[in-house]
Amino acid sequence: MDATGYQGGVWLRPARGRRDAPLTVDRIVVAAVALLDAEGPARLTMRRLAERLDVAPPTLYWHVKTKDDVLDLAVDAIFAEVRVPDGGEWADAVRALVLAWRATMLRHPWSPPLLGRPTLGPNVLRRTEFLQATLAGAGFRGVDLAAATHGLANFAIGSALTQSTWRNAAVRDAANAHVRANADAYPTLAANDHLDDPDWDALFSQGLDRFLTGLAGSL
Amino acid sequence: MDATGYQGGVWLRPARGRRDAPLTVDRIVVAAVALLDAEGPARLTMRRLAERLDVAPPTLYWHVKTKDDVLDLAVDAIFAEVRVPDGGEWADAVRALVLAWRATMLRHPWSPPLLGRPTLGPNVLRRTEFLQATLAGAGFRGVDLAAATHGLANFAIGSALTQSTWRNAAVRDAANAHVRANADAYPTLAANDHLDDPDWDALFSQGLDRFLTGLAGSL
DNA sequence: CCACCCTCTCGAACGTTGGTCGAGAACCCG
DNA sequence: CGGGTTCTCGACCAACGTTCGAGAGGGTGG
Repeated sequence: MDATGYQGGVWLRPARGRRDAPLTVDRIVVAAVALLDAEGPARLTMRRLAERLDVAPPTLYWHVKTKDDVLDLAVDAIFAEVRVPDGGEWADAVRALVLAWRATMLRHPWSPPLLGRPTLGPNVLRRTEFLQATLAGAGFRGVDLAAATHGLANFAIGSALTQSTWRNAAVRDAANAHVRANADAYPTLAANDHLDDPDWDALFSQGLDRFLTGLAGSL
Repeated sequence: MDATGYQGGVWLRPARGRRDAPLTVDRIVVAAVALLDAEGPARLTMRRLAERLDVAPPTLYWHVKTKDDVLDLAVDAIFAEVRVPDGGEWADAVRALVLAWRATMLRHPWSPPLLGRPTLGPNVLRRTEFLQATLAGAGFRGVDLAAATHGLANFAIGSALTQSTWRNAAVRDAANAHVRANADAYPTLAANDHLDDPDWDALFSQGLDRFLTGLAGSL
């Protein structure tokens, strides 16, 4: 007998064991990305993920070692969206890659903070390889090559990280109200509407151009 | 009677109520920063924090609303370390501020990922105000001003975020081994020792100079 | 056709976490 | 000395990541 209520007996209990569509790591990662996109990182729990896959929570642990593994896989998965340019002038190729890279992060705003963990997935590495190879083809060597590669990546990551925060209108409004209320302490920020819904894409594009110009000049 | 063991009775039980050194938000934040520095963000729990302050866990919640509040306060607290330059050429002042900003983040490697949440503390705002005011004084206006301010901040944040990951020797060695093992897929990365303990400070400094040069040229 | 093994799934449970509630101790003021 | 405010804590809660061992299902060799 069951003290917690009638469960339906053998007749209504769902079948155990194998399913028609077997669970795979890929299906887990796809579901995780969907969940992160829809509800944000705080709501991604192994239980909710299992629920979404119509599976009991412990089942996930046969395919995946820890929750962190799921996060790492999810981060790499989204970078498959970044189109790798082919051919063209080196500056144009770099520009296109960095813009696409940033756009993908903004499409999945939970991703930038996760770049604080090592990212060694095939999608990330392939695009990093392309970036460095393109710069090397343009003539960069040694420290200059490393500085250019890291600089471009860091610029995009930093931009995506801050923008994904301030893009939220409620957050932005509260911030602007606070700055304006303390206009005596922050006169320049208040006068220039520092955060007042700027055209983030244009700002990034402009900054990227400056960076690329600086790089080209140092060749 | 107590089934879990003798607790000491009234005689040995520690005194309740007020303490000599009363708990304050400041003391909580200082302890949180110390804990984060010493053991990393994963080990920062309200219980450990309370233990470090010699206080019962629920007590913290009278001074602070949530754990996220503690994190936000901790982030702002460390930026008090960033010295605000006074006087001098605008480019030198900006350079000094951005370098100090990045150095502080690297001294507290748990901080860059937390910048994914709104940062509106007085220390952060004051330094952002200084940066923007200095650039405005140099002649930047409108979109150019916004692009310069955000670009510099984003560059520093991105650099700190990625570097705080790859600075760990074990992580870096594993990453390099993996890249070299797949040298056919990542020939350029493998050939250039992409992550092989470069001089991160020099790389950042060089990138910052390029950026500042580009900015100066656009005035 | 059966016995076996490997692959995959899950019920039950553990220890820990962030957070709430209400009782009460200590202090301040009248 | 009495009453209200400020501060502290014991007991407790739901939810989390994760483990363990029991099994169900299909494939293979005898």
